Amino acid sequence: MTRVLVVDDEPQIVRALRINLRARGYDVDAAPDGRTALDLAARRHPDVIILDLGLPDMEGAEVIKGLRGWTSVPIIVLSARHASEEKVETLDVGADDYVTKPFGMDELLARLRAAVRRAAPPEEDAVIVTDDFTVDLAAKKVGRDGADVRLTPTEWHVLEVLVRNTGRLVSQQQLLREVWGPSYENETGYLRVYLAQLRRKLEKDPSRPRHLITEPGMGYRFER
Amino acid sequence: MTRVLVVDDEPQIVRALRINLRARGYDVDAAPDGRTALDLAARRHPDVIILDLGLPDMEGAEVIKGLRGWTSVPIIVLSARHASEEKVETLDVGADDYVTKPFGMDELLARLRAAVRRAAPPEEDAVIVTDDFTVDLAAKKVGRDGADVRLTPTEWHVLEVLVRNTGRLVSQQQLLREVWGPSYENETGYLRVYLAQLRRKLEKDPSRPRHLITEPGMGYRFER
DNA sequence: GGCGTCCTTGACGACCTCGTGGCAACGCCC
DNA sequence: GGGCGTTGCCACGAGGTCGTCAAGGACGCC
Repeated sequence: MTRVLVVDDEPQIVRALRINLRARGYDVDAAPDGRTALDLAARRHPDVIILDLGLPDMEGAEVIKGLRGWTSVPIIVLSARHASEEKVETLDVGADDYVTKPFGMDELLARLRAAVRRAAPPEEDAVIVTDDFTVDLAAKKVGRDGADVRLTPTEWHVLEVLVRNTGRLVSQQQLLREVWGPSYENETGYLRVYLAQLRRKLEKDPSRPRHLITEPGMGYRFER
Repeated sequence: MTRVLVVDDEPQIVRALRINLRARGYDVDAAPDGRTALDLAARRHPDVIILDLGLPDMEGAEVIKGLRGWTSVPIIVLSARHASEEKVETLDVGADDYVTKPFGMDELLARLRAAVRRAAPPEEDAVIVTDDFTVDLAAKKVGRDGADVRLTPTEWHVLEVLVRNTGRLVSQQQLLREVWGPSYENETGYLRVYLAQLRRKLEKDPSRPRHLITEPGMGYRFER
């Protein structure tokens, strides 16, 4: 299901959006201010964000920059202001679309569909095969010796980030940011625990991993 | 250079766009009707298309469908009509953005930048190859004789700075500043140790280095 | 209310990296 | 040729990082 994060401090707008989005099968989170928005974005990983610019605690541009530091999730900006400079600035700091209030719900939903469609990866035939196990990114499934391996949500998330960067080094900060959110960049203990769990479930010899490799002091790397 | 295809049957609009886009370093093609647009898109492979809906020969939706059959190039639609149904339909057949006329040039250019940015490929790997070893900056990987070479974080950091300045002299101060920070500019002993380690790991004859070269009294240089 | 799953947290030992000092070799200048 | 500064090389100790295990706690399900 597509998850939408609505960021707006006006309850009636949030309510209208929630009703309309729910009715069309979207999963809706809502945040009344920038701080909550950044937090929810990190924890819930929405597929698209609808962001009102007139927030009580932060400038809209700051929210966008905070998000763009670690995610490329589509951001659709809502604003009451028609001023050209604001549109330009907002788009240039990383927003994907800019809709002025009052807006037509149909149009907003169409722009939402367009944003999600663009962000959708172009038909991955995403089954990565190693000597020891297989990872199906689309089906979110891991197989080993013919049987499925059960992963917890966090285990899967860590594995997914590594597999999507096959062969490349993923720094500890990057991994923590993508899985736990930007405020967890120092919790390197999590990685030790979860990499160990993944190795125990996937590697033939967990004490000498061949695919989930540690680069001491730098990060981790998935090798096929 | 970014190539833009402008599709519009009004010469003054084409002219205004051409001037503004050229001035900002875009390469501009123009088509006055849908047939020409499809033809030019196929032959010239623009990076983004600006498409007016009021074309003499085809419906705008038909042009978009014709393009979407084989390309995912971003399409920004221009239209004089504010009607919500038209926006919805246009976006749903595959347009990326919808701008109503009269439009502000600044805003259009900002939306163009946003569209191009989204479509940009996620940065390619640049692999530097020498006779003796290879350096993959994106993957943070060094290879030699087919096998990976393990570098410590500091070793990698030193090598990275040198490789990013291939052929150029990097002063000791600059190297120390970039790797250890501004307050270590006098610790030239560090460099001796780490250059020696890198040579031992990478050079065929570490006592006569061919790629990690000392410029006595000045600094170091990486030569392919 | 009990149970199981999952996430978080802390402790500990093994291992490795970094910084450091000493010494020899080399080159340059006087 | 002698003196001096710079560079290459080695070895060692402190501190940090990683893997591992286990316990506590939140949460959802029956």
